[in-house]
Amino acid sequence: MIDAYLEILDAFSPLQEEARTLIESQISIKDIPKGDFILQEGSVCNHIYFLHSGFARQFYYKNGKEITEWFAASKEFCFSIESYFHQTPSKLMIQTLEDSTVIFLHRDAYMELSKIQSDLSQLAIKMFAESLVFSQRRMEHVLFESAKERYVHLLETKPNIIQKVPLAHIASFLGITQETLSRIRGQL
Amino acid sequence: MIDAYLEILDAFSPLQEEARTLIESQISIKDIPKGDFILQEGSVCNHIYFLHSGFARQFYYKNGKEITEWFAASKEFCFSIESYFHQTPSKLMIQTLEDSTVIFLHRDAYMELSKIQSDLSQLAIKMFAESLVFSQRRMEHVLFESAKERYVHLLETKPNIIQKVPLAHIASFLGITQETLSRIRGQL
DNA sequence: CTGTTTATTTGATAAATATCAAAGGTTTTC
DNA sequence: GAAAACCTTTGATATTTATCAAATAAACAG
Repeated sequence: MIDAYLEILDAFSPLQEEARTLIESQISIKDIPKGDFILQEGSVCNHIYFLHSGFARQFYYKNGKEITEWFAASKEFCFSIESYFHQTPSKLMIQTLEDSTVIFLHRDAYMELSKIQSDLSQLAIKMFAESLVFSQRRMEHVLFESAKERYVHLLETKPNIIQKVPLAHIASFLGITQETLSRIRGQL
Repeated sequence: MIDAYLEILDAFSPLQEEARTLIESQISIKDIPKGDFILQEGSVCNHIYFLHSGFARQFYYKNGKEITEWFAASKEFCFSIESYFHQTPSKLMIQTLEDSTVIFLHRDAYMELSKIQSDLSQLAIKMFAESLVFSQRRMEHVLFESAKERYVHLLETKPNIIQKVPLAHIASFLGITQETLSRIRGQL
Protein backbone atom coordinates (compact mmCIF):
# COMPACT_ATOMS: atom_id res chain seq x y z
CA MET A 1 0.00 0.00 0.00
CA ILE A 2 2.78 2.40 0.94
CA ASP A 3 4.70 1.37 -2.15
CA ALA A 4 1.80 2.29 -4.39
CA TYR A 5 1.63 5.65 -2.63
CA LEU A 6 5.33 6.31 -3.06
CA GLU A 7 5.08 5.36 -6.71
CA ILE A 8 2.40 7.93 -7.29
CA LEU A 9 4.44 10.60 -5.53
CA ASP A 10 7.50 9.55 -7.50
CA ALA A 11 5.59 9.94 -10.74
CA PHE A 12 4.93 13.54 -9.78
CA SER A 13 8.50 14.33 -8.90
CA PRO A 14 11.31 11.76 -8.66
CA LEU A 15 12.20 10.58 -5.18
CA GLN A 16 15.48 9.00 -4.15
CA GLU A 17 15.65 6.33 -1.48
CA GLU A 18 16.33 8.88 1.25
CA ALA A 19 13.22 10.89 0.42
CA ARG A 20 11.09 7.77 0.36
CA THR A 21 12.30 6.72 3.76
CA LEU A 22 11.59 10.17 5.19
CA ILE A 23 8.07 10.18 3.79
CA GLU A 24 7.41 6.70 5.15
CA SER A 25 8.40 7.94 8.58
CA GLN A 26 5.79 10.70 8.42
CA ILE A 27 2.69 8.95 7.23
CA SER A 28 -0.06 7.11 8.99
CA ILE A 29 -2.82 4.97 7.56
CA LYS A 30 -6.43 4.77 8.67
CA ASP A 31 -9.50 2.91 7.58
CA ILE A 32 -12.42 5.29 7.56
CA PRO A 33 -15.95 3.87 7.27
CA LYS A 34 -18.52 5.31 4.94
CA GLY A 35 -19.98 8.56 6.20
CA ASP A 36 -17.18 9.36 8.64
CA PHE A 37 -15.10 12.49 8.39
CA ILE A 38 -11.50 12.64 7.28
CA LEU A 39 -11.46 16.32 8.18
CA GLN A 40 -14.01 17.96 10.45
CA GLU A 41 -15.24 21.52 10.34
CA GLY A 42 -13.31 23.73 12.73
CA SER A 43 -10.21 21.61 13.03
CA VAL A 44 -6.95 22.58 11.37
CA CYS A 45 -5.98 20.56 8.33
CA ASN A 46 -2.59 19.19 9.30
CA HIS A 47 -2.26 16.53 6.66
CA ILE A 48 -2.47 15.92 2.98
CA TYR A 49 -4.80 12.99 2.56
CA PHE A 50 -4.37 10.32 -0.06
CA LEU A 51 -7.24 7.99 -0.79
CA HIS A 52 -5.68 4.61 -1.20
CA SER A 53 -9.15 3.26 -1.75
CA GLY A 54 -12.66 4.61 -1.46
CA PHE A 55 -14.31 7.86 -2.34
CA ALA A 56 -14.74 11.16 -0.53
CA ARG A 57 -16.44 14.49 -0.81
CA GLN A 58 -15.20 17.91 0.26
CA PHE A 59 -17.90 20.37 1.21
CA TYR A 60 -18.70 23.37 3.36
CA TYR A 61 -21.72 25.35 4.43
CA LYS A 62 -22.67 28.58 2.76
CA ASN A 63 -25.85 30.29 3.89
CA GLY A 64 -26.89 27.09 5.58
CA LYS A 65 -26.55 25.04 2.42
CA GLU A 66 -24.01 22.37 1.70
CA ILE A 67 -21.67 23.30 -1.09
CA THR A 68 -19.62 20.48 -2.52
CA GLU A 69 -16.21 21.72 -3.53
CA TRP A 70 -14.59 18.61 -4.80
CA PHE A 71 -14.72 14.84 -5.02
CA ALA A 72 -11.68 12.70 -4.36
CA ALA A 73 -11.60 9.29 -5.96
CA SER A 74 -9.35 6.36 -5.24
CA LYS A 75 -5.64 7.21 -5.75
CA GLU A 76 -6.27 10.92 -5.48
CA PHE A 77 -5.23 13.55 -2.97
CA CYS A 78 -7.30 15.98 -0.99
CA PHE A 79 -6.92 18.55 1.75
CA SER A 80 -8.22 21.96 2.73
CA ILE A 81 -5.95 24.32 0.86
CA GLU A 82 -6.70 27.30 3.01
CA SER A 83 -6.61 25.58 6.39
CA TYR A 84 -3.46 23.68 5.49
CA PHE A 85 -1.49 26.68 4.31
CA HIS A 86 -2.79 29.26 6.73
CA GLN A 87 -3.17 26.90 9.70
CA THR A 88 -6.65 28.19 10.39
CA PRO A 89 -9.73 26.21 11.44
CA SER A 90 -11.20 24.53 8.41
CA LYS A 91 -14.64 25.50 7.17
CA LEU A 92 -14.25 22.65 4.74
CA MET A 93 -15.20 19.11 5.69
CA ILE A 94 -14.02 15.95 4.01
CA GLN A 95 -16.34 13.00 4.34
CA THR A 96 -16.06 9.52 2.93
CA LEU A 97 -18.89 8.32 0.70
CA GLU A 98 -17.61 4.74 0.83
CA ASP A 99 -15.48 2.75 3.22
CA SER A 100 -12.03 4.15 2.52
CA THR A 101 -8.40 3.67 3.37
CA VAL A 102 -6.58 6.94 3.74
CA ILE A 103 -2.88 7.77 4.00
CA PHE A 104 -2.13 10.85 6.09
CA LEU A 105 1.01 12.84 5.35
CA HIS A 106 1.78 15.13 8.24
CA ARG A 107 2.27 18.76 7.36
CA ASP A 108 4.75 20.14 9.87
CA ALA A 109 7.06 17.19 9.65
CA TYR A 110 6.91 17.28 5.89
CA MET A 111 7.58 21.00 5.75
CA GLU A 112 10.59 20.62 8.01
CA LEU A 113 11.98 17.72 6.05
CA SER A 114 11.46 19.57 2.79
CA LYS A 115 13.92 22.17 4.00
CA ILE A 116 16.71 19.67 4.28
CA GLN A 117 15.86 17.21 1.54
CA SER A 118 15.43 18.74 -1.88
CA ASP A 119 13.48 15.85 -3.43
CA LEU A 120 10.79 16.63 -0.91
CA SER A 121 10.73 20.34 -1.59
CA GLN A 122 10.63 19.69 -5.32
CA LEU A 123 7.71 17.33 -4.79
CA ALA A 124 5.83 19.99 -2.85
CA ILE A 125 6.52 22.58 -5.55
CA LYS A 126 5.35 20.21 -8.24
CA MET A 127 2.18 19.23 -6.44
CA PHE A 128 1.15 22.76 -5.63
CA ALA A 129 2.03 23.90 -9.12
CA GLU A 130 -0.15 21.22 -10.66
CA SER A 131 -2.99 22.10 -8.32
CA LEU A 132 -2.65 25.67 -9.46
CA VAL A 133 -2.84 24.75 -13.13
CA PHE A 134 -5.85 22.65 -12.36
CA SER A 135 -7.58 25.35 -10.38
CA GLN A 136 -6.95 27.80 -13.18
CA ARG A 137 -8.56 25.50 -15.71
CA ARG A 138 -11.57 24.96 -13.56
CA MET A 139 -11.95 28.71 -13.27
CA GLU A 140 -12.09 28.98 -17.02
CA HIS A 141 -14.80 26.37 -17.21
CA VAL A 142 -16.86 28.07 -14.57
CA LEU A 143 -16.52 31.48 -16.18
CA PHE A 144 -17.17 30.57 -19.78
CA GLU A 145 -19.11 27.39 -20.03
CA SER A 146 -22.81 26.79 -19.57
CA ALA A 147 -24.14 24.51 -16.86
CA LYS A 148 -24.65 21.79 -19.46
CA GLU A 149 -21.10 22.01 -20.77
CA ARG A 150 -19.71 21.83 -17.26
CA TYR A 151 -21.81 18.80 -16.47
CA VAL A 152 -20.69 17.02 -19.62
CA HIS A 153 -17.11 17.87 -18.80
CA LEU A 154 -17.50 16.44 -15.31
CA LEU A 155 -18.93 13.24 -16.75
CA GLU A 156 -15.93 12.93 -19.01
CA THR A 157 -13.39 13.45 -16.26
CA LYS A 158 -15.18 11.55 -13.47
CA PRO A 159 -17.57 9.15 -15.22
CA ASN A 160 -18.27 7.01 -12.17
CA ILE A 161 -19.40 9.96 -10.10
CA ILE A 162 -23.03 9.47 -11.06
CA GLN A 163 -23.29 6.13 -9.35
CA LYS A 164 -21.67 7.34 -6.17
CA VAL A 165 -23.01 10.77 -5.47
CA PRO A 166 -26.51 12.24 -5.04
CA LEU A 167 -27.53 14.78 -7.61
CA ALA A 168 -27.66 17.65 -5.15
CA HIS A 169 -23.95 17.29 -4.39
CA ILE A 170 -23.04 17.35 -8.05
CA ALA A 171 -25.25 20.36 -8.61
CA SER A 172 -23.64 22.36 -5.84
CA PHE A 173 -20.22 21.40 -7.14
CA LEU A 174 -21.20 22.75 -10.56
CA GLY A 175 -22.62 25.88 -8.98
CA ILE A 176 -26.18 25.26 -10.15
CA THR A 177 -29.41 24.09 -8.53
CA GLN A 178 -30.51 20.52 -8.36
CA GLU A 179 -33.54 21.24 -10.52
CA THR A 180 -31.42 22.71 -13.28
CA LEU A 181 -29.13 19.71 -13.21
CA SER A 182 -32.07 17.35 -13.40
CA ARG A 183 -33.32 19.17 -16.50
CA ILE A 184 -29.90 19.10 -18.08
CA ARG A 185 -29.78 15.36 -17.59
CA GLY A 186 -33.16 15.01 -19.21
CA GLN A 187 -31.81 16.65 -22.35
CA LEU A 188 -28.80 14.37 -22.79
CA MET B 1 14.95 48.65 -7.03
CA ILE B 2 16.38 45.19 -6.49
CA ASP B 3 16.33 45.74 -2.77
CA ALA B 4 12.64 46.53 -2.82
CA TYR B 5 12.09 43.35 -4.82
CA LEU B 6 14.08 41.23 -2.39
CA GLU B 7 12.19 42.74 0.52
CA ILE B 8 8.90 41.70 -0.99
CA LEU B 9 10.16 38.18 -1.58
CA ASP B 10 11.57 38.08 1.92
CA ALA B 11 8.19 39.07 3.34
CA PHE B 12 6.74 36.02 1.67
CA SER B 13 9.34 33.63 2.93
CA PRO B 14 12.52 34.66 4.76
CA LEU B 15 15.69 34.79 2.69
CA GLN B 16 19.22 34.63 4.02
CA GLU B 17 22.07 36.51 2.40
CA GLU B 18 23.02 33.54 0.24
CA ALA B 19 19.54 33.21 -1.23
CA ARG B 20 19.39 36.93 -1.96
CA THR B 21 22.67 36.80 -3.79
CA LEU B 22 21.53 33.83 -5.86
CA ILE B 23 18.29 35.55 -6.81
CA GLU B 24 20.15 38.71 -7.77
CA SER B 25 22.29 36.66 -10.11
CA GLN B 26 19.21 35.36 -11.91
CA ILE B 27 17.15 38.45 -12.52
CA SER B 28 17.10 40.99 -15.26
CA ILE B 29 15.32 44.29 -15.43
CA LYS B 30 13.57 45.86 -18.41
CA ASP B 31 11.64 49.00 -19.07
CA ILE B 32 8.59 48.14 -21.11
CA PRO B 33 6.63 50.98 -22.73
CA LYS B 34 2.87 51.17 -22.58
CA GLY B 35 1.19 48.70 -24.91
CA ASP B 36 4.20 46.42 -25.36
CA PHE B 37 4.11 42.78 -24.40
CA ILE B 38 5.87 41.26 -21.43
CA LEU B 39 4.83 37.86 -22.67
CA GLN B 40 3.69 37.13 -26.21
CA GLU B 41 1.23 34.52 -27.35
CA GLY B 42 2.99 31.36 -28.47
CA SER B 43 6.22 31.86 -26.58
CA VAL B 44 7.05 29.84 -23.49
CA CYS B 45 6.82 31.68 -20.22
CA ASN B 46 10.30 31.31 -18.79
CA HIS B 47 10.13 33.92 -16.09
CA ILE B 48 8.11 35.13 -13.20
CA TYR B 49 7.54 38.80 -13.79
CA PHE B 50 7.48 41.38 -11.06
CA LEU B 51 6.08 44.80 -11.84
CA HIS B 52 8.40 47.19 -10.09
CA SER B 53 6.28 49.98 -11.48
CA GLY B 54 3.46 50.26 -13.97
CA PHE B 55 0.40 48.21 -14.71
CA ALA B 56 -0.28 45.19 -16.89
CA ARG B 57 -3.06 43.00 -18.15
CA GLN B 58 -3.06 39.26 -18.79
CA PHE B 59 -5.42 38.11 -21.48
CA TYR B 60 -6.03 35.46 -24.10
CA TYR B 61 -8.32 34.82 -27.02
CA LYS B 62 -11.36 32.62 -26.73
CA ASN B 63 -13.62 32.29 -29.75
CA GLY B 64 -11.95 35.35 -31.22
CA LYS B 65 -12.68 37.50 -28.20
CA GLU B 66 -10.20 38.90 -25.76
CA ILE B 67 -10.62 37.49 -22.28
CA THR B 68 -8.83 39.32 -19.51
CA GLU B 69 -7.63 36.91 -16.90
CA TRP B 70 -5.91 39.16 -14.48
CA PHE B 71 -4.49 42.60 -13.83
CA ALA B 72 -1.09 43.09 -12.28
CA ALA B 73 -0.48 46.33 -10.45
CA SER B 74 2.75 47.85 -9.27
CA LYS B 75 4.63 45.57 -6.82
CA GLU B 76 2.73 42.51 -7.96
CA PHE B 77 3.78 39.34 -9.72
CA CYS B 78 2.46 37.77 -12.87
CA PHE B 79 3.21 34.90 -15.23
CA SER B 80 1.40 32.27 -17.26
CA ILE B 81 0.84 29.49 -14.78
CA GLU B 82 0.28 26.83 -17.38
CA SER B 83 3.07 27.79 -19.76
CA TYR B 84 5.53 28.25 -16.92
CA PHE B 85 4.87 24.92 -15.25
CA HIS B 86 4.28 22.82 -18.33
CA GLN B 87 6.77 24.63 -20.56
CA THR B 88 4.25 24.87 -23.36
CA PRO B 89 3.60 27.82 -25.70
CA SER B 90 1.55 30.39 -23.91
CA LYS B 91 -1.94 31.21 -25.07
CA LEU B 92 -1.85 33.95 -22.48
CA MET B 93 -0.41 37.36 -23.28
CA ILE B 94 0.78 39.93 -20.79
CA GLN B 95 0.67 43.49 -21.97
CA THR B 96 1.55 46.68 -20.17
CA LEU B 97 -1.18 49.30 -19.89
CA GLU B 98 1.34 51.92 -18.71
CA ASP B 99 5.06 52.40 -19.07
CA SER B 100 6.41 49.78 -16.72
CA THR B 101 9.60 48.51 -15.18
CA VAL B 102 9.65 44.74 -14.89
CA ILE B 103 11.98 42.39 -13.05
CA PHE B 104 12.36 38.99 -14.72
CA LEU B 105 13.22 35.99 -12.59
CA HIS B 106 14.45 33.17 -14.77
CA ARG B 107 12.68 29.87 -14.31
CA ASP B 108 15.25 27.20 -15.07
CA ALA B 109 18.00 28.87 -13.11
CA TYR B 110 15.66 29.43 -10.20
CA MET B 111 14.41 25.85 -10.25
CA GLU B 112 17.97 24.54 -10.23
CA LEU B 113 19.02 26.82 -7.43
CA SER B 114 15.96 25.90 -5.42
CA LYS B 115 17.22 22.33 -5.34
CA ILE B 116 20.39 23.31 -3.54
CA GLN B 117 19.25 26.29 -1.49
CA SER B 118 16.30 25.63 0.73
CA ASP B 119 15.31 29.28 1.26
CA LEU B 120 14.60 29.37 -2.44
CA SER B 121 12.54 26.20 -2.49
CA GLN B 122 10.58 27.39 0.53
CA LEU B 123 9.92 30.66 -1.24
CA ALA B 124 8.59 28.82 -4.27
CA ILE B 125 6.37 26.63 -2.10
CA LYS B 126 5.02 29.65 -0.29
CA MET B 127 4.32 31.62 -3.44
CA PHE B 128 2.55 28.79 -5.20
CA ALA B 129 0.62 27.93 -2.07
CA GLU B 130 -0.61 31.49 -1.72
CA SER B 131 -1.56 31.58 -5.38
CA LEU B 132 -3.54 28.44 -4.81
CA VAL B 133 -5.43 29.90 -1.86
CA PHE B 134 -6.13 32.95 -3.92
CA SER B 135 -7.33 30.99 -6.92
CA GLN B 136 -9.60 28.98 -4.68
CA ARG B 137 -11.18 32.11 -3.27
CA ARG B 138 -11.74 33.57 -6.66
CA MET B 139 -13.47 30.37 -7.69
CA GLU B 140 -15.87 30.75 -4.82
CA HIS B 141 -16.70 34.28 -5.87
CA VAL B 142 -17.30 33.26 -9.43
CA LEU B 143 -19.50 30.33 -8.46
CA PHE B 144 -21.66 31.97 -5.85
CA GLU B 145 -21.74 35.69 -6.34
CA SER B 146 -23.73 37.76 -8.77
CA ALA B 147 -22.05 39.91 -11.37
CA LYS B 148 -22.75 42.95 -9.22
CA GLU B 149 -21.20 41.44 -6.12
CA ARG B 150 -18.11 40.45 -8.05
CA TYR B 151 -17.76 43.92 -9.48
CA VAL B 152 -18.08 45.52 -6.06
CA HIS B 153 -15.53 43.09 -4.72
CA LEU B 154 -13.12 43.99 -7.51
CA LEU B 155 -13.54 47.68 -6.76
CA GLU B 156 -12.69 47.01 -3.14
CA THR B 157 -9.56 45.03 -3.90
CA LYS B 158 -8.34 47.05 -6.89
CA PRO B 159 -9.93 50.48 -6.56
CA ASN B 160 -7.69 52.20 -9.07
CA ILE B 161 -8.54 49.77 -11.82
CA ILE B 162 -11.37 51.91 -13.12
CA GLN B 163 -9.08 54.71 -14.13
CA LYS B 164 -6.64 52.45 -15.88
CA VAL B 165 -8.65 49.87 -17.73
CA PRO B 166 -11.42 50.03 -20.35
CA LEU B 167 -14.74 48.60 -19.28
CA ALA B 168 -14.61 45.73 -21.74
CA HIS B 169 -11.49 44.32 -20.10
CA ILE B 170 -13.04 44.45 -16.66
CA ALA B 171 -16.20 42.81 -17.98
CA SER B 172 -14.34 39.90 -19.52
CA PHE B 173 -12.34 39.49 -16.33
CA LEU B 174 -15.60 39.24 -14.40
CA GLY B 175 -17.02 36.83 -16.95
CA ILE B 176 -19.86 39.10 -18.04
CA THR B 177 -20.60 41.28 -21.05
CA GLN B 178 -19.68 44.89 -21.31
CA GLU B 179 -23.34 45.90 -21.49
CA THR B 180 -24.17 44.12 -18.27
CA LEU B 181 -21.27 45.78 -16.52
CA SER B 182 -22.35 49.18 -17.76
CA ARG B 183 -25.81 48.57 -16.34
CA ILE B 184 -24.39 47.42 -13.03
CA ARG B 185 -22.39 50.61 -12.78
CA GLY B 186 -25.50 52.63 -13.44
CA GLN B 187 -27.14 51.08 -10.38
CA LEU B 188 -24.36 51.87 -7.90
C1' DC C 1 -43.19 -5.62 3.16
C1' DT C 2 -45.04 -1.28 4.33
C1' DG C 3 -44.62 3.16 5.87
C1' DT C 4 -41.17 6.84 6.05
C1' DT C 5 -37.56 9.32 4.67
C1' DT C 6 -34.67 10.83 0.95
C1' DA C 7 -33.71 11.75 -3.87
C1' DT C 8 -35.27 13.11 -8.35
C1' DT C 9 -38.27 15.02 -11.69
C1' DT C 10 -41.68 18.22 -13.45
C1' DG C 11 -44.27 22.62 -13.89
C1' DA C 12 -45.06 27.58 -13.61
C1' DT C 13 -42.96 31.76 -12.95
C1' DA C 14 -39.30 35.18 -11.87
C1' DA C 15 -34.68 36.99 -12.04
C1' DA C 16 -30.18 37.54 -14.03
C1' DT C 17 -27.57 37.96 -17.87
C1' DA C 18 -26.67 37.69 -22.99
C1' DT C 19 -27.43 39.29 -27.51
C1' DC C 20 -28.20 42.48 -31.16
C1' DA C 21 -28.66 47.11 -32.58
C1' DA C 22 -27.88 51.79 -32.19
C1' DA C 23 -26.94 56.17 -30.05
C1' DG C 24 -23.90 59.16 -27.43
C1' DG C 25 -19.32 60.24 -25.46
C1' DT C 26 -14.20 60.50 -25.34
C1' DT C 27 -9.71 60.37 -27.15
C1' DT C 28 -6.52 60.36 -30.60
C1' DT C 29 -4.58 61.80 -34.75
C1' DC C 30 -3.36 64.44 -38.50
C1' DG D 1 -10.36 71.32 -34.49
C1' DA D 2 -12.66 67.94 -37.51
C1' DA D 3 -12.62 63.10 -38.70
C1' DA D 4 -11.75 58.72 -37.15
C1' DA D 5 -11.31 55.36 -33.87
C1' DC D 6 -12.50 53.83 -29.66
C1' DC D 7 -15.33 53.54 -25.42
C1' DT D 8 -19.71 53.58 -22.89
C1' DT D 9 -24.52 53.64 -22.40
C1' DT D 10 -29.27 52.55 -23.55
C1' DG D 11 -33.19 49.84 -25.44
C1' DA D 12 -35.71 45.72 -26.88
C1' DT D 13 -35.72 41.01 -26.74
C1' DA D 14 -34.06 36.18 -26.00
C1' DT D 15 -31.84 32.75 -23.23
C1' DT D 16 -30.26 30.68 -19.18
C1' DT D 17 -30.79 29.61 -14.65
C1' DA D 18 -33.12 30.22 -10.05
C1' DT D 19 -37.05 29.83 -7.17
C1' DC D 20 -41.09 27.87 -5.24
C1' DA D 21 -44.31 24.19 -5.16
C1' DA D 22 -45.65 19.70 -5.89
C1' DA D 23 -45.55 15.06 -7.77
C1' DT D 24 -42.98 10.70 -8.42
C1' DA D 25 -39.49 7.46 -7.59
C1' DA D 26 -36.06 5.11 -4.92
C1' DA D 27 -33.84 3.71 -0.69
C1' DC D 28 -34.19 2.51 4.10
C1' DA D 29 -35.83 1.07 8.73
C1' DG D 30 -38.70 -1.35 11.66
